[in-house]
Amino acid sequence: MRIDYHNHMAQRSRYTDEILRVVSDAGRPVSVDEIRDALRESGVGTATVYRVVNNCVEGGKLKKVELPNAAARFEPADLPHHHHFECDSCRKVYDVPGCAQGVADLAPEGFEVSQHEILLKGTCPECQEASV
Amino acid sequence: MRIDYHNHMAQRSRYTDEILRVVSDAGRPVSVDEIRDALRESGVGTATVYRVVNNCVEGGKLKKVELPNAAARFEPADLPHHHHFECDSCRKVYDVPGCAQGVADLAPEGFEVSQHEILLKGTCPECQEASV
DNA sequence: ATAGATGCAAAGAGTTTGCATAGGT
DNA sequence: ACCTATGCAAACTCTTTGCATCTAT
Repeated sequence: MRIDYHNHMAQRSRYTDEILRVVSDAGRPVSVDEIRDALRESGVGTATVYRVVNNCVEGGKLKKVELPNAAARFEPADLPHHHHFECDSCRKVYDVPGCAQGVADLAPEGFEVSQHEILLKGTCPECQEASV
Repeated sequence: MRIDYHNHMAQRSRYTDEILRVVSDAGRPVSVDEIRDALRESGVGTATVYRVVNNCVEGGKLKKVELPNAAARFEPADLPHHHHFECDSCRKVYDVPGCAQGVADLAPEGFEVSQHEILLKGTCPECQEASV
């Protein structure tokens, strides 16, 4: 009786715990590069970080935040529904709590909406400070 | 003065008019591949289509629609503010008229919002039909 | 002859994957 | 010994760019 037949690497990487901790501690969605940077002393390879985070997404521990023209970010899967802000200056992505009203209702008749994304862009507080 | 050897094309490509016509006629944002397909008889190269559409974006004739994990689409620049729907099945992108209320106000204190994007995902009418 | 537009191929960024090997049990 | 996670490099997609050539003055 094999329950996790296709879920090969599930929970088995030696890096999983530390990667989950990095993502959780970041307080904002982080990229594979940021994760790898945080773990640089371990010597972990990029491909492994990709494999681990993808595995965690499949396993319901992480959520992938996909953005136009930018590396995907990863965040804990258990956060309540929210959206994101991408800083045009430092490219960091921040959480935006809440949601706008009637978003899904925007779709014209006949379109079946299964999910929606709202992405705000502009300048984060730090980069506003830096430019003064 | 910055020297800008290549990719001038401040002038006009022999393909510009036809490309603008294809984008306009499509009625939805179209990708470079779709444009090239529509012009396949002309033998135009991919790089040239990219150069022409980028030029049109700079010239204010087209607007680039950037999506996560998908080729950019291009639409006429003079459309009123609207958003987009991406079909999970056929990957085509459709216009969604209007906007949700209070979108920019979602940002936490201190974040300066310059623009926002709303992307709906789901199944377009055609693909719903096809799956019945 | 000159300016610049075009096609092709290479490069680049982000991500996945094939393969040989390292490592844990 | 076995099984699989790992690192490296190759592959893949989308896009840009270097360069030689072609086109229209």
